[in-house]
Amino acid sequence: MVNRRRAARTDTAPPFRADDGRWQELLDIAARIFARKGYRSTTLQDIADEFGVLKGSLYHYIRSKDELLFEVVRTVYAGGLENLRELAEAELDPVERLRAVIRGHVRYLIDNLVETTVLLHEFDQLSAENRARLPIRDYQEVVAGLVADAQADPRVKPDLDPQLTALAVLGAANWVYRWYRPDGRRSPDQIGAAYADLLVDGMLTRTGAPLDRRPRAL
Amino acid sequence: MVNRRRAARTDTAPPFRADDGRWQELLDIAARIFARKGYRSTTLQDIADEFGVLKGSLYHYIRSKDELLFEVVRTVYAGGLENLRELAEAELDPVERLRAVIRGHVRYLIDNLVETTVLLHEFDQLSAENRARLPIRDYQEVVAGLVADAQADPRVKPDLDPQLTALAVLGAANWVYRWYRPDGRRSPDQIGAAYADLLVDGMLTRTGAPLDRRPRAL
DNA sequence: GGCCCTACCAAACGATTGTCTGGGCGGGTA
DNA sequence: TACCCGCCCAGACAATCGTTTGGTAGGGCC
Repeated sequence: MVNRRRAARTDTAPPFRADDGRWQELLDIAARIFARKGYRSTTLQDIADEFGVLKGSLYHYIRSKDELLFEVVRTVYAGGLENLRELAEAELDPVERLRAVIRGHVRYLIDNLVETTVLLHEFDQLSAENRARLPIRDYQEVVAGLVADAQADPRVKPDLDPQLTALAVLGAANWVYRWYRPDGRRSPDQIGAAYADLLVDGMLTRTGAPLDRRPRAL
Repeated sequence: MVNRRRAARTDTAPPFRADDGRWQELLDIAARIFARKGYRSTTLQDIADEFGVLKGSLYHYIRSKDELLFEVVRTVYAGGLENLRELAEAELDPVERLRAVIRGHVRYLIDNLVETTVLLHEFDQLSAENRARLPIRDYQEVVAGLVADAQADPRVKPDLDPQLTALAVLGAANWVYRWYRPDGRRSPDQIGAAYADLLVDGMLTRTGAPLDRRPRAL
C-alpha cells in the first residue's frame, strides 16, 4: 500500500527528518567516511553499518546517494563563504583585513576539517545540478576583491593580478586539508598566522614604508 | 590452454607491452579519463571504448585497474621530483633559486596537467602498496630544504618554519591543477612568475636591504 | 482501544563492475 | 609450410552497487 503522505512530501522536501539529532548523526557519519575513502569508494553499506541500520533504511532519510553528498557539503560551503564575507567586512586597514581573512579562512577550514575535505575533494562528484548550486568561484571573487581593495594602499604591489593572487591564497589555504593532522607540530592559529604573513607580505613592496599602520580610508 | 610464457612473465613484469606506442596510447587515454571523471568513476569500459577494444582485452596490457592508475601516475611523479631536484641544484643565490623552483614546478605541472591532475587528485585511491612507492613527502622536503638554506641569507625572515612554508608553496602551486585552463588569461610562465614573486617575497623581511644580489656561498 | 506516523526491517531488483577463460587471426620466423 | 606469439574477441563469472517494495513495531494522541 502506498503511503500517500510520504509521496506528497517527497515532491518538495527530502524524506523524513523529524528526528533532527539522528539526521545530523547520519550527516556526520557520511562526511567522515566520504572524507576517508572518497565519495565513489564509499558504499551506502559502509554508512548504514556505522549508522546501525540496513542500507535500504537510509532511504528513509535521503532520496539518493548524490543527495547525501550534497547535504554533507552545502552546509560547510555556505558557512565557509559566510565566514569569509564577515571577515572581509572587518573594519580594518585593507592589508590587515587580508591577513585576518587568511587566518580566519584557515581557522574555519581546520575547525570543519572533515566536511571541508569532502567539499574540496569530492566537489566534482556532485551531480551537475547540485554542483551549480555551489558556485565555489564565489570564494575566489571575495578574496580577489580584497586584493584589489588593498591595492589602493601604496604599500601593496601595484602590478598584482587580483584573481591570480586570490587563487594563490586560496590554493595555499585550501591545501591544508591535505596534510593537516590534529596531532601535528603546529596549531591551527599558528598555521593561519604563518600563511597570512607569508602571503600578505608577499603582496607588499619591499621598497616602501615600514609596516606600521597609516591613516587610510576604510 | 594456459599460456605458459605469459604466466612466467607476469611474475615479475606486467603483461605484454611490446608495442610501446600502443601502450603509451593506453596510458594517455586512461590518464585523460581518470582526470575528467575520477579514478573510481572511470570504468574499464570507458577506457576500452576509447582505446577501441573490448574491456577484457585491456588485461593484455594490465594486470588490474589499480595497476593502470599506478602506471599513469608513477612517471609524472618521478618526473616532477626530478624536475624539482634539478631546479634545486641550480647555481643561484638561494633566494633566486627558490624563485626558479616555484616557476619551474608550476611550469612542469601545467606541461603535464592531465597526469598531474591524476597524481594529485587520485593519489589515495592507489593501493596501499603502490602508494608507499610514491612518497609525496619527498616534494615537501626538497622545498623545505631550500627554504632552510635561504634562511642563511639575512634578507630572509629568520622565524620562518621551513616545513610550513614549503607546504604553503606547494599548496599554492599544486592547486593550479584545479583551475588552470589552456585558454585562460594567463600563460603558464606568467602564473609561475607571479606565484614565485608572491611567495618568495613573502619570505623576505621588509626592513632589510634591497633585493639586489650580494656575494654568498653557493 | 483505534489510529497515525516515525523509524526501521527483510528481501529482492536490475544494472554494472572488475576480472578470467579459451580461442582465433595474422604477420613474422625457421 | 609450419609454428609461434603479440593482440584481441566472445562470453561468461561472481560480486557488488544503488534503489525499490511491502511490511511492521512502537510510541503518542484522540
